[in-house]
Amino acid sequence: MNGEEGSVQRRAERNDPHGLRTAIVDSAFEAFAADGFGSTSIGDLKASMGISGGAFAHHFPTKKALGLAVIRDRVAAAIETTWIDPIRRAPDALSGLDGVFLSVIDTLDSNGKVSGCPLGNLAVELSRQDDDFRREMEAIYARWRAVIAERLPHRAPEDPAGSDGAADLAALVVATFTGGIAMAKASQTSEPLRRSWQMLRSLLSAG
Amino acid sequence: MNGEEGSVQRRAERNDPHGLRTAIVDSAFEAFAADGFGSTSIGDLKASMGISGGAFAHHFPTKKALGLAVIRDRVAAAIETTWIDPIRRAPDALSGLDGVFLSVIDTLDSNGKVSGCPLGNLAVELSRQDDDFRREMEAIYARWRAVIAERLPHRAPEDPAGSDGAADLAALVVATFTGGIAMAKASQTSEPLRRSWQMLRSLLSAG
DNA sequence: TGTAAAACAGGATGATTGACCTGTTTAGGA
DNA sequence: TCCTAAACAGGTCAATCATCCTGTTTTACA
Repeated sequence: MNGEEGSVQRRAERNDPHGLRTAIVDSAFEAFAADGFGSTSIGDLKASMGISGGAFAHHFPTKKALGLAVIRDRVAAAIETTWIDPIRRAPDALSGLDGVFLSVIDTLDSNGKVSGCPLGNLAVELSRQDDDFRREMEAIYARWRAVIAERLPHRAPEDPAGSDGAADLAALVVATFTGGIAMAKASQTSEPLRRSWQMLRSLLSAG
Repeated sequence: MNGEEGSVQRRAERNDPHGLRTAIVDSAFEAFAADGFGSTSIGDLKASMGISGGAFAHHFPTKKALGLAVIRDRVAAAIETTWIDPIRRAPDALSGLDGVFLSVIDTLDSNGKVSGCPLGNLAVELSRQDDDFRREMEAIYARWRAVIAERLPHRAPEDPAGSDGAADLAALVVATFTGGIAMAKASQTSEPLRRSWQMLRSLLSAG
């Protein structure tokens, strides 16, 4: 049916599988963080990147495979960059937390929009939809909390049975951040996050 | 083309528009809370209720109209029932908060699954997708926080400029709950919420 | 009782989407 | 150099979904 002239397939002179894979994951991470997993179509993703369906399918046979790669490679890295590293570098726990919260609040204010926490967004959207997704994100939360807890003063066994003060406080910090950003997303203002952290910091420095 | 026998349309003997509308909103609320707005198809909703497309379209011409009705009628009512009313009835703020948190934790444990906060789920999913949705949910959060704040001790103007201790604490409480449930959803355990509240309560009673 | 509107039945449709399939080009090892 | 597999091009396809359309039944009201 088709004629004589072969289809002209132009592409980059040199292949760069690792680079393309990274570019896809990066692009998908931004789209997922902005619009969510379900509301991001891989068709739009391919179009915006100018890549073919074949190239995409070669690196990620399914949308779920892409989602897992985004969570493992980029969401985990985002937590590492904005939370783990600053907390570990800080002179003490409280100033480390203060630095992270104020930095995030600053970013929200200068962005003009609040997209939410990349991990929190996907955790709320996908945890009950796919158990593989859920497990990956559960692990990120666990590490996040553990790193905070290890920098906190560990109380003696004066604590009530079955309770760990450092672990509890780490959970409270992450919950405050996650919930504060969720409310900030609903109001499109940093105000809820700012108020929440201001009160938590006040409670912590008073103790 | 079709023959002589008219199509047999069976339906309930008597119309009950208000009852059907309520039933649709109830059914949609549960589906949205369990699976999210985007992952709930109105086709499945109609099938599970056994109602026709005509009946559905008569009450809700678009999915967005249904979503707004669910938020206004049922999500707001859920916050009212599980938060506002108990807080107002409680002898004091702290015991009121303790009752609500422990009650929710109990429910999570006995349910065997964690679907998350109906308001938080939709806020994270839809706030950046539709501004009408966002405004409705922002209003619910505002009322939620205001009712908590009004039962809290209002500090004198010793507070730093531009800060309201009661409003800040109310924000922290709602953030702790919202974030704690988000983490609980990721782990499918009440543990993150339990730890978060245990620590917050401890900080509050110590102050 | 007559009549117009509300309430509902049941399907049709166009748009979107994720996955797939065949073919071509590049790369790496024998 | 040859030859196999990786990397990529470009289009197809079936399924899903929200919405719409035509027609029938019930209800409110004069």
